[in-house]
Amino acid sequence: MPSAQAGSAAIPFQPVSPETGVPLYRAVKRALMAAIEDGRLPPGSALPTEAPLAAAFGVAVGTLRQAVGELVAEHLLWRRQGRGTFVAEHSPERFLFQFFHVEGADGRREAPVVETLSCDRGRLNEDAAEALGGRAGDPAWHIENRLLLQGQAVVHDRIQLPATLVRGLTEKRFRERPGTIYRFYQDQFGIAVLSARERVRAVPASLDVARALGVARGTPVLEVRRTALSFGERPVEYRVSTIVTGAHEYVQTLNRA
Amino acid sequence: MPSAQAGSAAIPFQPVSPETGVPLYRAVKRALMAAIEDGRLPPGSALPTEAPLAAAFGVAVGTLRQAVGELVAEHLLWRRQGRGTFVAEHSPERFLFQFFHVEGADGRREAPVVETLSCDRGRLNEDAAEALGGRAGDPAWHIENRLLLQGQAVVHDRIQLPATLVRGLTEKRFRERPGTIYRFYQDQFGIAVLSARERVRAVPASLDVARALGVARGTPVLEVRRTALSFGERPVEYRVSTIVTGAHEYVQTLNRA
DNA sequence: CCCAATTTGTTCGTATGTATA
DNA sequence: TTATACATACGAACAAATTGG
Repeated sequence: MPSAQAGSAAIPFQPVSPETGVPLYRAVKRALMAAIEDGRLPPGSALPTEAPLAAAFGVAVGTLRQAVGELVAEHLLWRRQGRGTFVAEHSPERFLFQFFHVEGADGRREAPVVETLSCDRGRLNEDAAEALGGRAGDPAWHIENRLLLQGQAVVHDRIQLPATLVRGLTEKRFRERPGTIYRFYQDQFGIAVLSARERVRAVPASLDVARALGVARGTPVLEVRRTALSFGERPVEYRVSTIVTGAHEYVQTLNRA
Repeated sequence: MPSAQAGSAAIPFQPVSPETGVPLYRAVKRALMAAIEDGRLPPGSALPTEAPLAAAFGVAVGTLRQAVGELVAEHLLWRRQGRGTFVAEHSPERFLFQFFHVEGADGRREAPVVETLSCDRGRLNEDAAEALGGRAGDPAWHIENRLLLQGQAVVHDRIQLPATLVRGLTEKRFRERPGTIYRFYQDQFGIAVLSARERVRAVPASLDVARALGVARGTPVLEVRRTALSFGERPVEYRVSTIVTGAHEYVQTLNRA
């Protein structure tokens, strides 16, 4: 069930003005993105239906559909025939398919169980500062997680999060969040993680990681450094994931439909 | 010349017949894919322009555009305003952006220099057989390459290729190919590599790999096992790449526009 | 269970804009 | 400059999926 709709009362959009060099549907797209970003269209909410929305923008339905189509392709929106068009929200399924690329060596995919090992205030280190466009030493939260698959510790995460983005965060609130971490960012701080960049290396397991994952120090492990991005490619989280690739692997598909 | 009609060999397509449950544009898309696959539309060739092509299929231009749009998104076709629509071919640029995910730790991307270390007849091993849907022991070519970036050996590739797919291959022809390996498959054997699946692990460098890449045996390295796919997800090549991730890294973008 | 209203999906046809050769 | 080809935009009609009565 979609959230409450105000009926035909008020559609919070103004007609887009034709500009030279900018297709109309791009202007419509930007208006929709702005509405999502500033909270007028919160995650999970339904968009007005096509005809009234197109009318509000002062464009044809086909033009609106082109704008919506691009936002669907970018996972900001999703739509179903007969139901409507909705603002995407972070769910365990989305996390699994878009952001969690670890699966069993036999190809089995499952949602990991996340154990929070620590959650403290600290400061950005150099790598995180560079990735996040801040300065080393800026106030930040440090979160350490262990991810279990089929009951086995497979991934060790070290997250760094600029403190300015998550005012009001407490360890208790983090530990007691009901859903995924990205869902928590979304619901509590209005941070929409839309995409991410990852860089993968092979390294010997450090002592910390070895202990957390139950492998011998020096064992070759994957180190995945992820920068999570929000609107306009703005970096919002830096994360170093260490993965034991014995029974599990990091998977990737190049060029799916 | 009066209006072209029956007998005009210009456009090799028949009208698509409407079927229940299958959108017209999907039927058009399948017809285009079939033409690419069977060589009626070879790589690099131009499609007929939209209006005549739509007429040949017996659909509206918008319907044709929807079919073409999906094929563009899947990199089977590309199009430019003012020029036309073309069948994609394998180029160094395509290899770099779609299939080669190694770049400098500083973010610099460059095309690797490929050295062929060996190219022999052999037999599929178990991993390759499973990936390729064949049987261990099936006749196959084994190719071993070393890839250099900025003059440094960074990647070691071991390729297995079912012999039945590349009849007429010789070591000399392979070594003297002018372009990328996938371009060679395309031009010489009509094999279109469209996508790939990769599984990444961290392993200690074997003696062979250590020698080829100039690192100490046991050094943690990335092992990327790739299955290259053609039409209908048909596997055509199995490749194990070993990457030294000191000055270089394996990069990935999750969910770009 | 079926029906009817709602909503997106598909298809048509046309006109005009913009990039390319 | 001209002709060509794809890109954008419009509006209309019907199909298919979903929901709720």
